[in-house]
Amino acid sequence: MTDPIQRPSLDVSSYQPAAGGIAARARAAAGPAYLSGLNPEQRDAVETLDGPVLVLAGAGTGKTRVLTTRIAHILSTGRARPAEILSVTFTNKAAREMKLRLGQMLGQAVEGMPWLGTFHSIGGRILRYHAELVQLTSNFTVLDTDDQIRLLKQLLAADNIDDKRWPARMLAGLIDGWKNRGLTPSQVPAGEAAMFGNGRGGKLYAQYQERLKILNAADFGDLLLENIRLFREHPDVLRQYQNRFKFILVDEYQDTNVAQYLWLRLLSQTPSSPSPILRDAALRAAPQDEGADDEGSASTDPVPHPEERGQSPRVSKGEAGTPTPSGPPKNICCVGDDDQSIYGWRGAEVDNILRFDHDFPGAKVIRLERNYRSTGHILAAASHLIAHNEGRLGKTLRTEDVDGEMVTVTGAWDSEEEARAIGEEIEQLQRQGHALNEIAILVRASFQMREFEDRFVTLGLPYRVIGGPRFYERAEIRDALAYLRVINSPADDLAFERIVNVPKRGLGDATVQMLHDHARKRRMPLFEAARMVIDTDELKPKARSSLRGLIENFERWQVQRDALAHTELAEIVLDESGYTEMWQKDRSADAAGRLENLKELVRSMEEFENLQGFLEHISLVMDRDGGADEDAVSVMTLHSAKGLEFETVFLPGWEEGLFPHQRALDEQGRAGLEEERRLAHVGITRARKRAKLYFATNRRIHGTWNTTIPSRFLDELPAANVEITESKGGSGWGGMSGYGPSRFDNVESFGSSYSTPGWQRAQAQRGRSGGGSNGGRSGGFGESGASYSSGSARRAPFTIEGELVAKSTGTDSAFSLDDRVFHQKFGYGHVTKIDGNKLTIAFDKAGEKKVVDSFVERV
DNA sequence: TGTGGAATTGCCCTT
DNA sequence: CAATTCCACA
Repeated sequence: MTDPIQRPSLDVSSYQPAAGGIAARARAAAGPAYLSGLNPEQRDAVETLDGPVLVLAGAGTGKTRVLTTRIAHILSTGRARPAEILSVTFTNKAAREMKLRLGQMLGQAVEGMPWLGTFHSIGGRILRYHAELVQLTSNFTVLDTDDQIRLLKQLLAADNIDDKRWPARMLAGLIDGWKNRGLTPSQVPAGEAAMFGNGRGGKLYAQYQERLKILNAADFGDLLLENIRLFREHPDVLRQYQNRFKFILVDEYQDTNVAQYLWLRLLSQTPSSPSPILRDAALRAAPQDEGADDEGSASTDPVPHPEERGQSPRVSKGEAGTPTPSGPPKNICCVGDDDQSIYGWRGAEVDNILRFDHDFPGAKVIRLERNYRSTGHILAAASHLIAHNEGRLGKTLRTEDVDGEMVTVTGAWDSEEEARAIGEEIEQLQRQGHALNEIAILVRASFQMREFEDRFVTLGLPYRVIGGPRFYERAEIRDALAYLRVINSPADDLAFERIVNVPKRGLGDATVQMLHDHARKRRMPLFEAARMVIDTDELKPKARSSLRGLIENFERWQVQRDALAHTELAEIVLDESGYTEMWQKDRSADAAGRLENLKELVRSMEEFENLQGFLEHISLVMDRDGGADEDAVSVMTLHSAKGLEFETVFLPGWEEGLFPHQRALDEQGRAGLEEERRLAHVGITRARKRAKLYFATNRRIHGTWNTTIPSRFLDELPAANVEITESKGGSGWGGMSGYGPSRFDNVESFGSSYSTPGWQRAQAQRGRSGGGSNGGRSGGFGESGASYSSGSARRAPFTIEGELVAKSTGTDSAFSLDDRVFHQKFGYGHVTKIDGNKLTIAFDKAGEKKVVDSFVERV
């Protein structure tokens, strides 16, 4: 395949408005200020307000800019008021970004964009307005995965299903999948429903939904699915929203799943269409339907299954299923890039974007192919890589930027050296004056992040982990929230159960079991049951008085709730419940951090009006935006990097089995591989100036060391744009520690091709040292006789002492030997060695580590 | 009922 | 190698 990259550096037609053609210039001159600086395609996407529009926006082509400018355009032309525009994104981050940019564009006038948000937050909001119609009340709780699992465990236990053989996690996964596909319990195909628990899967799903209603709770999937049900069962409500939203904008359309698609479809019908039933029929039209509305609908299967949608060559133009029987087509604008579809495993249907013009007849398709982000080499590498995928809509990204630095590929001995090498490169960039904010490390799997954290702590290099363990998922936060949830909604059994015995109150399993029985018998919440039980003698005196104390606490708090500010209430609750005390007494390493988190929680409550408002949002706002101000390296997964860009991007872990991930390959086959490849494409295109790829020869998986092969994606990069470099961090390997020469010693002899002896030899060495796992990829390497000396599977006992000495400041440390110290991450320990500002500390739990002194405090 | 140690299992990506 | 769960015992 030919190089898909063209770099029309001579084609100056429109990159800069000033150099544009006469017509373009005239328009630019005529239009309002916010339109200037757009290229013709972008401008087209902004100005085409009527009818459906699909914008295929490759990486770095100004997608967000188009979306926000389009909103600005709608508003300033008076076509709609802010509250009449529905604008959905996937992440809160994206929503926030749009609000920010819109604010900059329009002045301060963004206050009134109530319907700009994520699918889930908007779905949740609509659901709260009409909660009674779906058997909830407006203060319903949004359950997270943990609550979900616990609930399912209870159901499994009640049904005597062995949760060894049928784990609750698995059922949660199945239910999630069904909800992603828009399937209510009765719509799940019989075959699938039978897959779990000897045919009881479907029944369990139904039971689960019932329990949710009793608990006045919804899970994440419900925020959309129940919304769809609401719209289906109450056409008048639907019509209300159809009327309200004059314009719909969707970001990252390639990532929409079936439920989201259905939701959008419902909202994008014009309200004047005939009957709700017909509309529904149109909606569900599968290719064979030929317009016949089987509205009597044996209702087994009202929703087209994604499988069907995927396989059949569905687009026989003008066939049935076209929406909008009457009235003008809705003004819906979807923006996406099929090459950045990386959420297939979560139920996203690339198909949605591939068949947009079928769903929305007469759709105008606009391609944005001018990349304003990356240099020539980076774009060429990314494009060449993604060209290995089949079934793309096919875009050709172009840049007018210079070639810049080549993409680099670096091998490291193991993941630790990989981290060390990257750390070194970062420090070098830092010395050259590059901002750390412009540097990111993008990993495939989150467990890779630890290695970098450890290394950066040692170096004293500021970093921030983005999207790591979520703030609200931490045990202490969930505990604190559970207390507040019980106060807010005493029927929240899950929350109550979570904290009855936290901190320990002598209310163990036996007591809880008893409460459960009681509650079930009288069909009342646990809290109610507890209140009753303390007046009987069914409990031992000790447990009884303990439980009474708890209940009385809650009753008091419930009263105080109305009298006090919610932040104050939270402090009182954490204090009086003994929860804070519990952690204060705890001497383990992370106790201090947990207390800090609790403070942070209370602090974050200030932004909300009241307790109810806070609880509503906390479950949806997943990302904490921790101090983005200070200059720090960003560490995150490839998935959460989508939509971001950095000057320099490090991409470690390009090894078979990790990237592409083995499980993606096993479970999804070729589709999985292609999704992984898109992920690789996303990774490379995050970089503006430097993309640096790494692979390690040895990696620890599951605690055991494995020898790995470089990723096939490395082979798929265009040789002309890639440079193979030597690992710089390695005081360890290379000449120094008995491994013989580095594979990359002789870089020049490589020429620029991977088929050179050097490269093959490198591969061979790796393939040979046959650890366990590599499931043999095609061939070529491996057997040919590499002739390296032995012992390559063993790690050298090298140290990094020299490096540290060389860097240490030589100034006296504020610490002395044997000082007792505390470290945020590693906990307590004592100083065993001092070297300038670098300390060696023997931690009680974490073992011996080298740490910069500013990271610890004396205790 | 609470505790500590043994056993076990999972490390993909997330709204 | 983790964090989590299980299990025997106080």
